[in-house]
Amino acid sequence: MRGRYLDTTIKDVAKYAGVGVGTVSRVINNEKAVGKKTREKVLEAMKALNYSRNNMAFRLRKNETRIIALLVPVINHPFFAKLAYYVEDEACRFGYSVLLVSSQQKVDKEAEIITKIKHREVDGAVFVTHYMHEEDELQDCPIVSIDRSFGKDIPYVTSDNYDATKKAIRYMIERGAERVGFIGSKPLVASEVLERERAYLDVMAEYGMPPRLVNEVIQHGEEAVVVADFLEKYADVDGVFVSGYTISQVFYEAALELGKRVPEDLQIVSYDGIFKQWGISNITSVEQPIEEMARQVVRLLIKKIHSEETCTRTVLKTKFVLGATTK
Amino acid sequence: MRGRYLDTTIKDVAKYAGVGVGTVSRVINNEKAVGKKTREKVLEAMKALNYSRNNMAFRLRKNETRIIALLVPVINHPFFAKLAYYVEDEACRFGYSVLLVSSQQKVDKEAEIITKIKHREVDGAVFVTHYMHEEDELQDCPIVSIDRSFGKDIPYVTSDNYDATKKAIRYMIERGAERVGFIGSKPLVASEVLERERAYLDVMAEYGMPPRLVNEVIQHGEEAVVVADFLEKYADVDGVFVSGYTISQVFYEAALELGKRVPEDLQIVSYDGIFKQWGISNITSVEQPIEEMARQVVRLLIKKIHSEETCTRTVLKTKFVLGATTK
DNA sequence: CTGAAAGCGCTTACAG
DNA sequence: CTGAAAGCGCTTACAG
Repeated sequence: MRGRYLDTTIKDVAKYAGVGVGTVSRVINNEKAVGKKTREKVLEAMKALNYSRNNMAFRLRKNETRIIALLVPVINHPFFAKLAYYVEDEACRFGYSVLLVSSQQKVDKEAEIITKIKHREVDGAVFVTHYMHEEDELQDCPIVSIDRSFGKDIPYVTSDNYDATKKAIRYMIERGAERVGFIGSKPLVASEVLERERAYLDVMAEYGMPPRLVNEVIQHGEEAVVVADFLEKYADVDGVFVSGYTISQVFYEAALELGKRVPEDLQIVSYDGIFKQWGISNITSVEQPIEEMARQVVRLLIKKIHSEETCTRTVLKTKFVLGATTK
Repeated sequence: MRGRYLDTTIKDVAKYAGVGVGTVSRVINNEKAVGKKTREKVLEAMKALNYSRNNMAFRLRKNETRIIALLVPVINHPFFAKLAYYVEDEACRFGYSVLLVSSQQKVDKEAEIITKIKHREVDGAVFVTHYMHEEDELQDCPIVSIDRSFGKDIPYVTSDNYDATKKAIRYMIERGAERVGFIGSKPLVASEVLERERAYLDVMAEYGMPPRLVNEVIQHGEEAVVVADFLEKYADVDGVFVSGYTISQVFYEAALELGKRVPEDLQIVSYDGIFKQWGISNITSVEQPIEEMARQVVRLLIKKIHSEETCTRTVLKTKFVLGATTK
């Protein structure tokens, strides 16, 4: 490969080896039905001419890109970065590459992915965002998702949001919390994440406790304001469940700055607050099995791409991990 | 797009509109030389048949994938995640997509990227890894890099490692540090990162201080051991410069666990230790202009892809950011 | 086992 | 302004 326009093609190899292009193709693809002698000649020619197959042509012929798109709200966040890591790893095992797209702020990036599928730039996509409303466009596109139930035949994997949240809140109550709050970053669309709020309200009802709830659609960067509002409105909370990747850390720091002693005055449990390796504080958390979610979602997608049957909803078990923010 | 084999093609559109395929192509590509009447007919047909261009064919014809690969050691790390974010953003502006590859542990992933270039799966690549030795294969491939000087005509962007390190170390000395150490994760290949060690040694010589230096090739996951060794070997240090994305946090925590008071007993400065938004502790740091590095490297790559001239070395200025680990 | 030919879906001179 | 044809680099029946 010298200039990108001087690559040697299958034709060059055929001529050099004195065979037909079909034969060269067969050698490249390791088909058995090629004479030993011929094969050697071709291999020699390939080496001599430093041939590499042009996969654009290959893919056009095969009608597959062997690329999947991964759409995350932001890649610059521990949860999504970790997810991306395992998605790439799993995709690789199946011979797929991963096109990374951070939808950050820009809603139209979601539509862009659909376009990429229709234009045959990728074979399918993993959606980990919470923006898009109109689901019509997704029709028949190989798409899978995390936490989001589209209601169509779009499979998704999620974690046991309801049960895990219930358990976490009960845990705080058992350790003395009496005024338990919930603060969350609410997804824009139907999502299993909403189960957390439901679980919270159910536990409150069960214990006859009045809810202290803020669950809003939070713009990126607005976390601090929402947290401050919450802590002002419900200044008396002594236990809080924090839902949402981006706010648990913000919440924790805000509480400390207000002079709250954690966990003595205030217990905190978050959904996905622990990213030890990134140095994030040691918050008691419901930990999602990110690796497993990633691998499952990729496998689902590949099945979809090949038009195989898939189950639409996969629920994975979380782990309750004790940190320093509960008694 | 119903089944992936039933897409409507340019031919279908041409037939439907009663024109030639060339004309359809011209409409798609918005060429002016098409009659108003004809254009309308074609557009109508496209809409009626729900046509989307097959970009595999388009790209084969144009001989460009409009994809660049980004090779990072791990995506699951603040520095690389942030870099990836801006790389994607910048690439997008130029109409390119980003294929994400985490080379994590596996050295051969680097070679894989070269293969992808030769096989025309991507137009070029950004290398942010420190593994590969043999540079022969890179010949004539559109590749750019961060921090790495290949010695060939492979452009790279880096930061002012030498000056920034000198400044940081002097800063600690001016504030009373007398036994200054250096711990680093040494790159496997020629890299500007090595300038940090050189700067450290120069300052030590300048002040007549004996060096306390550990600069090793650290396997992922081995950070803790190396740090422990360092702190045992040089138990008397009262100022340490930490070089390497992954060890600053580990070092800081280890020091605290040993009962060191920071910064009273021990001052710490790291190269890239601050990732506030990820909750990483507030270490005094030399902060690299990650966004700018990302954007520059992408622009360099695109120039290379188009065989334009580029300067081989771009040095960007760091910022010295005070945290809580210096006096 | 092997070659010649058609075709994947597009673009682009070439005539008209 | 427009159509017919060649070609991008491959694969794959189809004959032999």
